[in-house]
Amino acid sequence: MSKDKKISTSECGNRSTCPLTNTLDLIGDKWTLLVIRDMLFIGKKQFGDFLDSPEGISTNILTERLKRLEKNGVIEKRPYQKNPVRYEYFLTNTGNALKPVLMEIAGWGSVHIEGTKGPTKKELEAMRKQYTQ
Amino acid sequence: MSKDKKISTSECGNRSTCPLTNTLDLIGDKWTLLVIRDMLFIGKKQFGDFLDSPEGISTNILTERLKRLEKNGVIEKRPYQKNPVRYEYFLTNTGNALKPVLMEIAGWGSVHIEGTKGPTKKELEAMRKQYTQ
DNA sequence: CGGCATCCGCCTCGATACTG
DNA sequence: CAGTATCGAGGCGGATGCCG
Repeated sequence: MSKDKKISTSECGNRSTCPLTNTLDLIGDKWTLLVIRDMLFIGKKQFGDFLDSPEGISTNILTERLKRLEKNGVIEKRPYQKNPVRYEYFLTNTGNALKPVLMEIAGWGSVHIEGTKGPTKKELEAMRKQYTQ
Repeated sequence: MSKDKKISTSECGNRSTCPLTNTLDLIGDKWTLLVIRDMLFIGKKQFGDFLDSPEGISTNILTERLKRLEKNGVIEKRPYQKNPVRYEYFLTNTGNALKPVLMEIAGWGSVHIEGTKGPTKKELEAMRKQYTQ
């Protein structure tokens, strides 16, 4: 097992090159993913919508995640009222491109992790109705 | 010891468990993913192979991740020598089913995260040769 | 209510030493 | 080389309070 010079790009995995670790550094933690999931599949938009999720994200975490996602071009915000200014958050094209990614992940989990079960389409639809106009 | 994992609080929507968060609770952290990536795309099998990764996983972390993956049916181990017993680790069908998942994630990262670049096919092939017989 | 800042406990990881 | 044990440091996240 020649342990001498390996391939120069063996650095896949450090933060700058490997697409896998890069992606998961960005969206791979629990809270970020919940936010994106709720935007993508349920249609949530406002700060309070995310806070209301049964998982109970706290405000500072939510704030920080929204900022990170915005900074990385996954979401954008747009004011929907002034005085005081309030923002709606929505996915950019980049963010929407995550849909097949999430579905692939969820699909694997549904099949291979026991006890895992997403909401039915009917439940999804009902949830979505609460947030989309 | 067996200090339980944080798999506890991932409730999705209703009381049913969310396949997204479940999956990422299992494989979503940095080190677990690197192990799976190396098995899946490079063909690494042995403890030392993973240790040699340029990211520098430490032995206790590696041990813990391998155990968790085995416990969850993603990998299995098989002794390849006795006295002392040494194990090879390999993906189960469940584990192999992660391939499209990882590729989807990596695909998104390649396109949407700047500066992200995986190894070329040629480099991948070269890496693989070191570990597969 | 929407959003931010601070404090602090706990968990995770990394380093290291040790066994077979 | 394969794997275990221990311990300290740092970061994440929960609680809370403040401000517009």
